Amino acid sequence: MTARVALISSRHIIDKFFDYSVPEELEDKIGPGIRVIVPFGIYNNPVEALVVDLPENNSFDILKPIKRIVGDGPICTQELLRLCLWMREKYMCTFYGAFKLAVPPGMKLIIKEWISLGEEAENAEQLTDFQKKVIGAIKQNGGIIEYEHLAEVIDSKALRRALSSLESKKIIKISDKADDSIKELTVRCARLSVPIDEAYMAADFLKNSRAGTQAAMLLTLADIGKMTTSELISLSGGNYSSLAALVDRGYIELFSEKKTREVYDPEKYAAAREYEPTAEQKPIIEYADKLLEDGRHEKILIRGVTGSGKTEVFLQTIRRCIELNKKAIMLVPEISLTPQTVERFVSRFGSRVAVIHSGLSYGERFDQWNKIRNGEVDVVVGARSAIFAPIKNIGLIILDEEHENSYKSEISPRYHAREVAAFRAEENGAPLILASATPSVDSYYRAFETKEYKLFEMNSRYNSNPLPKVRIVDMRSEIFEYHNMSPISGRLEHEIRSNLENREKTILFLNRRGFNTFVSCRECGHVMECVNCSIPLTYHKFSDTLECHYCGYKIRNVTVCPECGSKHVKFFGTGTQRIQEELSRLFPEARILRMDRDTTVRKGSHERILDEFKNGGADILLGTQMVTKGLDISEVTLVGVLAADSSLGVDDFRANERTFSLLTQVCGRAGRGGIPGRAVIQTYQPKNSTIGYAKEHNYEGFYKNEIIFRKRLIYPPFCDIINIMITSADNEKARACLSLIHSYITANADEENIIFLSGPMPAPIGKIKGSYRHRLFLKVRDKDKILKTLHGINEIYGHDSRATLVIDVNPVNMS
DNA sequence: AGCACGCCGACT
DNA sequence: GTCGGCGTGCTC
Repeated sequence: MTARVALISSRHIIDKFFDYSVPEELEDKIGPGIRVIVPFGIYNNPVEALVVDLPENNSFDILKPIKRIVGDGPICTQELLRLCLWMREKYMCTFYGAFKLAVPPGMKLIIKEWISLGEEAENAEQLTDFQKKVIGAIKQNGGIIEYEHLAEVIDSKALRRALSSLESKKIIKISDKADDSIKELTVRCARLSVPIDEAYMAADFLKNSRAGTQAAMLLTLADIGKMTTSELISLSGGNYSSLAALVDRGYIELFSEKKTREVYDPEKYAAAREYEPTAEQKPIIEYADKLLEDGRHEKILIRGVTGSGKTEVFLQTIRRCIELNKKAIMLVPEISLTPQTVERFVSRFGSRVAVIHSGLSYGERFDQWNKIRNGEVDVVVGARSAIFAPIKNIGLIILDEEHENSYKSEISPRYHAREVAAFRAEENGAPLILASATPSVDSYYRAFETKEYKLFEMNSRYNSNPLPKVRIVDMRSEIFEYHNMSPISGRLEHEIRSNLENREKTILFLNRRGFNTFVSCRECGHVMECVNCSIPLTYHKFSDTLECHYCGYKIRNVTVCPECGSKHVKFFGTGTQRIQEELSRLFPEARILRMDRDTTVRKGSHERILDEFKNGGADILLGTQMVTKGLDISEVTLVGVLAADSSLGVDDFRANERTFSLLTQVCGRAGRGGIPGRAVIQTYQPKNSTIGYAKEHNYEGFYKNEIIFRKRLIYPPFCDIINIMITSADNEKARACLSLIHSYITANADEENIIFLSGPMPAPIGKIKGSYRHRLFLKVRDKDKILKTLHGINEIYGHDSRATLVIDVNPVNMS
């Protein structure tokens, strides 16, 4: 019997499969997804591996046998294995890179090798001095030593060879032991070891013999039965020595119990009932229901305006899915995965909900993953990586806010959760529901035009609240006609003031992208840039420093231009801090909260700020993108967009899409509680059509305009874009390498498929952390038809330690 | 990723 | 003649 394995150790990233023979005693336990230890390389070092297949005939003459199996049962389903192989093909990543996403981070074996003296140790003859030295070191340690320890004593590259030789002569023995680096958490618990009435009697006796603390602890335990030692001590006011005394006297006993590191407390959330679906919700639920019953894969796109009740559709569809004994994955963007979101699922489905997000510790992730793997979970709610949840029978996958860029991974494997979701849904015969108030142009095209997706629209808001009335303010005339240099226009100031008078709340949104405060010289135009990364440094008022947000480079603020010596060095742009100062000046009586990356670094601070805004009587919430998501606060009646242009001017074909979505979302925050909402959008381009459509809440108008532009200039969905980047400390090498890749493409790729191929050029951010970045830009008709060429490039140029190759299929940003 | 092998230039 | 630099190729 032969097993084909992939090495899954970070020390052996070899993207190949190796065949091993299966010892007879392991034959009935082995199978795909089983973790094993295999002897690898000329010294047969023990290495962690994963069985991917049991091939009929092996590709190699003589096979080494598998050493042993790790754990009980597979750590990975066949379906997830197929997914990893598919990703390897599709995203040019290694199998290991894909596999790592399917298991909790940090889940790896710590393999220790123990070297001891063997049966021939005394008959050793003809040993080299080095071998004698090694044996001496083992003897000095008492006849047995752990490999890492030995390697510290004998610091030589020849150690492995010497050990291997000594082992073959039976002078030494090498055994290994593997342990998971993350373990199940256990807690120490106490319980009575005598009958309960005996315990009460014992307590009386202890009290009379001046052991009052022990008596109290024993009574507490007798009342409750079983609890953790720390609970017992805090509840009874006891201590560890009294606990030990009770154990000694034989009244109680201690034991360990497995404990799941919970990430939410189901007790905290009251159970919630379903709503009667509205006329718009009902047909969607019924349609999805039919698919669920048939176990049929189909893709659904729901375009539902903010507040139209998409979540209720999700919840009821998931409920049906569970009733059919299947499980569901619910994806939301990381930024939307707030306690309120978790609450909506936990209050419906109780503790059979797993939550996965980036804030979890390794241990928490491990436990959530185990809970899912053991089938103790019906619904997985999580951000991007939750699409890899080890669920056995997926009945339904939902992607909320499907247009969000955060579904695309910006590190290898550069997968898109929407594509992975489609793969898994198809494999499992499960419907895939995509939903958004502002679907990506790509998805809407597939629903509206090609009918690949079934389209549903939800246009009415809860309680029939009208969408907010949006006003556009021309910031040029603010400056030139009204001589108002403030980042807050007269109109917005007036609206905020009236909100303050009516005791209504205001949200102000500042799109930070390209809107940091950078420092430049008014005389010569020189911009202060990072020396490692070619991007402008950001001014930090608090420390009076200039800092790079990519590498952390930091210098004192300058007063004299380093280029021309002029003293007219000033900072441009407007950060949230600067706006906050301006607001305090305009409205000294207002209570202002700021929410951006600086104020939300600490765990839980995001929730604290929102809670304070909702319940603490603050008037204005000022923030970056975070304020556009998931806030459902009825007292908010005014939304101000301080600079709508900042996301428009970006050099990216998706700039319009992004701007429209951002404006729509933030404006949707206004007026959810009966009082009609207002929104003010400040811009330097009041005639811009995207801003115009956002003002009218006209998605279809925006889409129809945008799709014409995409078609004319050939952009997705009318093509696939491939970004090939080389980064290297050697500028010339990076460029030269790309020239070779360029010729390789022209020589190998199907000419018909290529729409456009650029020459090598510097990336928009030409240098990061001292590495030069150059790229090729490629437009193709069908990405699958160029995969072979891309794999070829990866094969030839992907293994250079001094030049890193990145191939990104349909990137979401080009920097 | 390691590690060995092998081919060249600098030395006891 | 040998030591060691790195470039290349293999690991079942």
